[in-house]
Amino acid sequence: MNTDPQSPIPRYSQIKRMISARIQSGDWRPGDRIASEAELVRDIGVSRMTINRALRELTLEGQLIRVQGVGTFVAENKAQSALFEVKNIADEIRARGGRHQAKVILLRREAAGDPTARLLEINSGDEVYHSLLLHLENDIPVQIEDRLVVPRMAKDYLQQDFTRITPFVYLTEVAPISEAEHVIEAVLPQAEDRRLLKIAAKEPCIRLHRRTWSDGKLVSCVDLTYPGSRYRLSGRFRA
Amino acid sequence: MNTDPQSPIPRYSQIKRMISARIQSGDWRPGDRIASEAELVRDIGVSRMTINRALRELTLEGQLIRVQGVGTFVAENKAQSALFEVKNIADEIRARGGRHQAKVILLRREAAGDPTARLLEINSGDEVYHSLLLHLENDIPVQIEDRLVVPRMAKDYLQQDFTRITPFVYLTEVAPISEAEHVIEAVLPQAEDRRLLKIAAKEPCIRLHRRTWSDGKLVSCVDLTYPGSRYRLSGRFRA
DNA sequence: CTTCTATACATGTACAGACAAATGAACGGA
DNA sequence: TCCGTTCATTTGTCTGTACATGTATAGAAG
Repeated sequence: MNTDPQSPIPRYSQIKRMISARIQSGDWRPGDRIASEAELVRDIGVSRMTINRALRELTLEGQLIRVQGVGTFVAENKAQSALFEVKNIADEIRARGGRHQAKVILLRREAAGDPTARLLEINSGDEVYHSLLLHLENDIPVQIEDRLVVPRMAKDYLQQDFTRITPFVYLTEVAPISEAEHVIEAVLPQAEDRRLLKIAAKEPCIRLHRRTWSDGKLVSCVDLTYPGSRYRLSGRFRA
Repeated sequence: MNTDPQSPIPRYSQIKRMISARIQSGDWRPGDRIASEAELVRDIGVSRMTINRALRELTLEGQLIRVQGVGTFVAENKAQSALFEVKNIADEIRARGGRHQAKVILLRREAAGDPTARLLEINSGDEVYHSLLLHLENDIPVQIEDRLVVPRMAKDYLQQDFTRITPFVYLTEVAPISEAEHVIEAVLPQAEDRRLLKIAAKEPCIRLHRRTWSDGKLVSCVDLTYPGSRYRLSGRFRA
């Protein structure tokens, strides 16, 4: 275990990363019990308070579950479907027994215009990846996914087959989400969106604008447009 | 400072609440510098690690900003409507410098119909309290609040003056929120809602349904309708 | 076989002390 | 004046210890 006291990175942070890496890699699986604080103290050679802080923060971040008197366990992967968590529409549809299908309308590289550059926190003119997908549930359109991706965070984005793996799933694999920003608004869709979603001119839509970060770096910016008559966003949480 | 060692509530948590309360009440304003760790240690009489944990967690929660070598400051208010926390619209408006006003359109007891009873998890025919308010920001309508309340959770609901205290504030006082459920949809408002919000027929609105629980018991069910052109819901969180 | 109890173990919190790192202000010299 | 040094202050981290609290289990008691 590399927890060099001279390193500028605090030890508790190094321990967090080491545990997080084991979980991300699949080395430690959801439900597994990990070593106790006392064992980690012995193995790593730091004080228990340092171990405790690392484990406590990982618990706050949802990666671990701790039970007093029992031990520390790898948390189950969040079974999404909550508004307040970043979710994958394919899983949601399957969860309610539907058949998910995605059509790739557009998938290409572009040069960032000025507003796009500001949004993605890059320089104007830099290359960005752009995808436009239509998601269907039992052949009925339910979501337009219009996404911009920062190339350096997902180099092989354009080579993916998004009829098989959703952009969300691919991106979380190559750049796990550490932070997200959401904005929701109600809009009347433009002609192109109306055509894709097969809805009437006056039907209001929900537009969810989401930006996601991985390890402090912006990864992707996406607009999700839902037909108001066929879709709701919902979520439940504890205060 | 009441940090009785016998209390079941941890001291660091009590300290968090005390600081948080000072901020919420406006006693300490955004940008203010608060007492240093050393001063708090002296005033409260706990160890510095305990103070440090309280301040560190409040910083993670976004209430404080800490600068090494300088001090600890009250964070600026987020100038947006927080989607992922249950908040009070009056505070939101005041936080961005606006003037809040509420008009009570309706306030009465009713007998629960069948759908209402299911929603509130009570028996059909049971009494419910019903309020309908219009919230204005600088005299411009920004939200219709249509609320049902379970009487046994807030007995004096009908006696409140909701031009002075919002239903949200009153309810959180008598029944603190332990859990909340949200559903968001886009709708075209009915004539009555259009009249209240002073909007055109084709303007889409965001409707937020929220049910709140206190200590496992359902307290209230509310529909919040926002004019799409004037309002967005937004939020940011860490994964 | 069931139930209670003692025990070991794991996490949760709290403390006192120590050093590191960043900042800002006071001070002194060119 | 301008620049670098020194110093006090403040937060950031780490250690070692102590006790509290929750859980599971083995063994005793019934």
